[in-house]
Amino acid sequence: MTLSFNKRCYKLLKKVPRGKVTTYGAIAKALKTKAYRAVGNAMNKNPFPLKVPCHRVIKSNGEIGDFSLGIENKIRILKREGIKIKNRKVDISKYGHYFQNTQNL
DNA sequence: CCGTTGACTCTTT
DNA sequence: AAAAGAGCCAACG
Repeated sequence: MTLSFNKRCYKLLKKVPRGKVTTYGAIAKALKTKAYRAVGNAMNKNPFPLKVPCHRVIKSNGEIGDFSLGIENKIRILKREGIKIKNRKVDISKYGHYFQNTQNL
């Protein structure tokens, strides 16, 4: 375990395919922790917001959440990736991504 | 080491 | 539906 907490977040995040989204809680769980908020912090400090798909991370209730470059921008990007957004919300049951084999990240 | 903060989440009003 | 409370944990000063 040499990677820092945020690096693990980014690495895991890169597994989310285009057109799909995940949640802070899902990432935390995949990392075997309950640090939902720490995940958010990691995203906030994300060095390259577009290189790492942090825009594909939303809240567990389907709301967009927040974004360092602005929520509107985040919504725009998601739409561009083919995700339909209804009234500031995403249908997770339709676009949600399930992580697998999160060991050894 | 302790207290605060935060792109969170779940439960209870 | 909307708000409030409690719980979680890494990072920072």
